[in-house]
Amino acid sequence: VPELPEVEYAARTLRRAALGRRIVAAAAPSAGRRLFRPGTPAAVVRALAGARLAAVERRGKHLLLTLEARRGPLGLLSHLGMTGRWLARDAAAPAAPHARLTLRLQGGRALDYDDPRLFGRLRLVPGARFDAVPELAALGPDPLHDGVEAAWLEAALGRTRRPVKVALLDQRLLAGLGNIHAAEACWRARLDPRRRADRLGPARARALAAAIRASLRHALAAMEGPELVYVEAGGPNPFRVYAREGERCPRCRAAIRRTVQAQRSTFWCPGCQR
DNA sequence: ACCCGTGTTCGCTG
DNA sequence: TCAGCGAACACGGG
Repeated sequence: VPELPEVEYAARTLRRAALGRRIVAAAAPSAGRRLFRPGTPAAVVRALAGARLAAVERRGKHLLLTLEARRGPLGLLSHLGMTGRWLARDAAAPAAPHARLTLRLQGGRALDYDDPRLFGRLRLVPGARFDAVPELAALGPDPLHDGVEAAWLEAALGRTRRPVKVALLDQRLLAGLGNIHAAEACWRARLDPRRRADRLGPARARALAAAIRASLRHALAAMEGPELVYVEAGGPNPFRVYAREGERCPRCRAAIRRTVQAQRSTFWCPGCQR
């Protein structure tokens, strides 16, 4: 579920359902083996009960929740991994099938953190001191909050010899792109994803910076307005090249190809991406 | 059964 | 020293 747009969606879900509300009860439904992974303290459950959600922030693919607990401010850092989702429901409705954490809210609503594959993470941050969390400090700029400037991007990519699409997945470089939007951005920039990151040149860097913004903005646009529209895996494919191997490129009609880079599928058009 | 997967971390290698 | 690579994590869907 998780690239920048989906995490932004989760942030909005959390704000709409729970901002300013108190958590009446917290539980980790442990049906069968659906438990927290090692390293994730069940203490999360205890710490959250009674706290009030004061702020929800997104940095790259991380969600930063600030709570007012009895003992003062408390942070909850949430990363959705591959299949994590925050879902809001009526407290009386059944919990999500793979709910790892359920928060019952003041006012009759509830939140589920649902994650079948358990690649996601939940961590308490004492005092909500997010500045002291190393993995957050290591993140590159967030394309949505901080923008992506062409000259900066060219310089940043110039520090690695990896293929440009692989470099775009590096969260230390830029925080928020994942396998879909890295590929989509390359397509929008007419850029061969296999091109070495340090061999872009200013024109391609400029095109790529604009393409990153466009790709994310396009995905985010679906979430504007009163209805949050969620891009479901299994639903219609809203992307230009992602998961479209063999289909025709919407720009030049050549057949889209799939190649593997860094153990991930890359979809691209050999006709118009150079 | 087999393959694939919107992510990250860890350990090895050259 | 360190960039880069591949395995591993765990489960569901086609």
